[in-house]
Amino acid sequence: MPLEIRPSQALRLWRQVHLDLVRDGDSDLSARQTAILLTIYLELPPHTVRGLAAQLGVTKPVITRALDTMGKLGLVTRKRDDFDRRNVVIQRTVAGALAVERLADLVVERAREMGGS
Amino acid sequence: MPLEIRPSQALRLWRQVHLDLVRDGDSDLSARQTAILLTIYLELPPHTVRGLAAQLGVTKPVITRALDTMGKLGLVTRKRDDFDRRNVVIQRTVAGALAVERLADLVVERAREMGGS
DNA sequence: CCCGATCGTTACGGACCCGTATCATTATCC
DNA sequence: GGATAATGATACGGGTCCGTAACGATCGGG
Repeated sequence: MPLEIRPSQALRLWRQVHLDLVRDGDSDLSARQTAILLTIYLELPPHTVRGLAAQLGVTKPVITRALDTMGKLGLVTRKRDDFDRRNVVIQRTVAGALAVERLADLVVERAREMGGS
Repeated sequence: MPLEIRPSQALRLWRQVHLDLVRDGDSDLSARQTAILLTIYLELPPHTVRGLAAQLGVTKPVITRALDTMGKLGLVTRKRDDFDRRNVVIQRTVAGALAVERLADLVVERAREMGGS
């Protein structure tokens, strides 16, 4: 049972959620940061810099910088892997889980308001 | 008939579309720019810098800079209002309409792939 | 006319991000 | 043990964006 949505609905939903995000201002995440954050919170751990870079098709410094920024915001944490100390394991945080949950509720709520057309 | 979508579906859709946008790379628009672009293409003209700034809850220079960037990408055009030459009317372009249409198709397609959960 | 109000733009200092290249640390394999 | 590979972080030069403040252009009322 696929999720049926019309192009005009998709656009209005996309616009409304982005408007909310901009107006709230708290989540100043770029498209890349959003993709990284949701990957961390939706895909099965463990997550590494290299793995995320491969999934997104970007270079490793992009991931490192994004983790710096999101770490400052308290959305993720880094921890060295004790079994292979070259690796860094990205971990979820309570604040990050809350932010993701709020985004989900925002999309669901705005979708509910999308009328017929 | 509202659009029914579950939180987990919303998150997976949000992640997948952002992944596509990042991987394609062509549309390097921030959340603000996306909101501006969709407002121009979904809401009734005419659009002015002041009006967009009010709708998004941001300052005017933000709109001016976003229009500069999107203008360079060919997504919008500016034209002085002949009746009140202080105003600038933001106009749509073929390239912009195509980009918006492609975003809509992307969301629709990814939504269709969102299975049950 | 001229003065105030309104419009969009620009200037400035600071912050962030990018891609490439390089680095320090750690593991692996002979 | 020493050479090699792999991982994540950092340096650098260039670009974009931000918020505040100021600016030139234009309208409108007295």
